[in-house]
Amino acid sequence: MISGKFAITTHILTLLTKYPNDYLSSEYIAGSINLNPVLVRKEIANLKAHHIVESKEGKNGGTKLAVDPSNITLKQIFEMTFETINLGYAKNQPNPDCPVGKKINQNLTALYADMNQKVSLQLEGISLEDFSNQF
Amino acid sequence: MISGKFAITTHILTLLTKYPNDYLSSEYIAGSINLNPVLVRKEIANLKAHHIVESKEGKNGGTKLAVDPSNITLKQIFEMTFETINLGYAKNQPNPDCPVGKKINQNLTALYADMNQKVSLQLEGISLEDFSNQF
DNA sequence: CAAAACTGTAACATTTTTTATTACTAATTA
DNA sequence: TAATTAGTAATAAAAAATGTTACAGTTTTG
Repeated sequence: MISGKFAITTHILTLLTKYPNDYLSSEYIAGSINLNPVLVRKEIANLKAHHIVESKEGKNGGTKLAVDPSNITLKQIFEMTFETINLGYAKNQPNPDCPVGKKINQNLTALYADMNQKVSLQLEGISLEDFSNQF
Repeated sequence: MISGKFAITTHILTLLTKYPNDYLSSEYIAGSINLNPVLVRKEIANLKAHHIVESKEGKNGGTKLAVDPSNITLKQIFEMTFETINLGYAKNQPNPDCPVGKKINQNLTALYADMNQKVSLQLEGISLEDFSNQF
């Protein structure tokens, strides 16, 4: 199962892009995503740590973009919310006395690194503005 | 969390490629992966359904390749063990009355489809033989 | 100043997915 | 006939993701 962090964060940022003049509350955003507001605030905390958004506490508070949406790419969102693209690993350490077991993870990692490079290139070409314009 | 199916299946197939003349038992394979033999047999059941391997029951039984490893690509393994590459979706259905909620999943799906195409192209270029030669 | 409406976070509960185990039937070999 | 193996179902355990509650702190507004 893949966590919804990237999707949720992208959803949040799309909303903020669509309403660039407002501080949107976590309650409001949660209503669009259909998600618990606490989880929205957690993703926003992550975005704040990366200086992508800024929040205002107190009544009429909320969150808004801190950067121009044409200057953020999906690659950046990807990197903030995802480890790396991969097709998984077996859970346990493979047998180091087997020639295959000894190198399987290393070889998978190399494969996945290539995958990431290709995907990163794709995501780098799409700004938050581009993505938001699809709505 | 991503399941280990692709990694496990690739591990199994690499072993079978390395020992093309033997029927390898699930017990032996499990020892290389460090995994319960029942789970190995489950992945083998999947491979059998795709006519990639054949098994022999009974004493001295086991599994061996049914096809030439130069004729299988990692893309095929990927398709047998993975849905699609994606960066996830929020768990609940988003709010259809919000312009963003209404289209977010559709737009993410389109993005992920592009990703899959790129990854598929990469995996298509690597045969099981190629992969096994790295060991 | 007090009430209301927010964010920020921690602690804990629930749900879902993945992995592991046990147990048993059937097949094959020696 | 005994030993070894695949096949498979049922169940358990572990891990991860999501959800909930609670409450402290901040800001606005009457």
